Amino acid sequence: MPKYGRGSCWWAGRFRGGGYRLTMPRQSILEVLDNASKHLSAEDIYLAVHKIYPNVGLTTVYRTLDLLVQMGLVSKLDFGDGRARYELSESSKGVKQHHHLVCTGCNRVIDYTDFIDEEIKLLGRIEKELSKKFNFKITNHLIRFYGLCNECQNKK
Amino acid sequence: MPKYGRGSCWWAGRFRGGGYRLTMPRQSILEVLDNASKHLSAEDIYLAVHKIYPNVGLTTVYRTLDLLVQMGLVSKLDFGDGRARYELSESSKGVKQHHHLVCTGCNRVIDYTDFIDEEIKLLGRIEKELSKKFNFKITNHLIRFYGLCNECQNKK
DNA sequence: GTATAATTGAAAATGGATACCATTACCAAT
DNA sequence: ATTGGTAATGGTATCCATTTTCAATTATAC
Ligand SMILES: [Mn+2]
Ligand SMILES: [Mn+2]
Ligand SMILES: [Zn+2]
Ligand SMILES: [Zn+2]
Repeated sequence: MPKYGRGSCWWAGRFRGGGYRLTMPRQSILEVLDNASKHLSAEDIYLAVHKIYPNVGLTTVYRTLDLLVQMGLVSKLDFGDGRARYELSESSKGVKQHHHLVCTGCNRVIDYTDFIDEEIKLLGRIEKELSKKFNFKITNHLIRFYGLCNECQNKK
Repeated sequence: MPKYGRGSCWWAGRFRGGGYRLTMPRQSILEVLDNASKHLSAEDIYLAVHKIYPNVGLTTVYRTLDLLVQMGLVSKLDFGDGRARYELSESSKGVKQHHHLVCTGCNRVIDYTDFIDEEIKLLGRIEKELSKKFNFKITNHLIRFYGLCNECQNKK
């Protein structure tokens, strides 16, 4: 009998389609990400998975995250606090596209969706122009704001 | 007599004004940055300084870079290749403001100045709105493109 | 000069991420 | 059911950029 039951989630097809196995560690890592409201680090995910499946290793978490990023299901983010963070990519969930506001005081991260359309539109124009000018095949872009959140302004 | 002559460069005043000493390691690190055409890592800078002053340590390079960033003379950049990179900040030199195009194949980085005005204009509007909405004091922003450079497209 | 605090550099420590490798799980074909 | 090939796993060791520590040196104020 198979040790890992294959769930019937929206991502199951992506796995079989890609020739990957939807194992229990992978399944549970995706579930953690699916339920997350914050931007989780690999260790965050490891700890969460570990509560339910104590025999899942940190290495597997890293490897699975790499795979998920490569599959396009997950976005890897670096907010500058020394550890990578992960979230389900926008195309994955019906999640609205968003960008980030990062507090340099406490590392809090706020998702925002305002102006996204305008941002995307400008980025698209720039992309086209730069691709031509530098013969550069642009695959990705990044807009982000840094500053101090409400609480960190009043601190000190 | 002072061991370190204090240069009469444009940055000398910034040091005395801030209550910092313009020592030889600091002076030479700034000179390396001033002459750099690329985005240098701490080790790059260490090696360059080391050729002329072999007794300057890597620790001091890191510490000085932190100081320079804090003083606003230098920008610290993270292009995702596992090491921080540094450049004189735009306000420091008469350097035109620019953003970056990063090749995920070879880590080459291209400065571009196209559309900067439009970018800044949009960013300004967004900043104002987000500051209000989230009561977030925005101090900094980031626009960047990732992709494959000319050579990396033709490779493989 | 002497006092005082800032600055330095070598070595050790840190910590996130990765490499390694023996073991296990899965699956298709006997 | 058994087998053999391949994918996946998990613990450990390792990597490597950056920080910390601390004693020694240096710059500035007195
Ligand atoms: Mn987000
Ligand atoms: Mn640049
Ligand atoms: Zn904050
Ligand atoms: Zn390239």
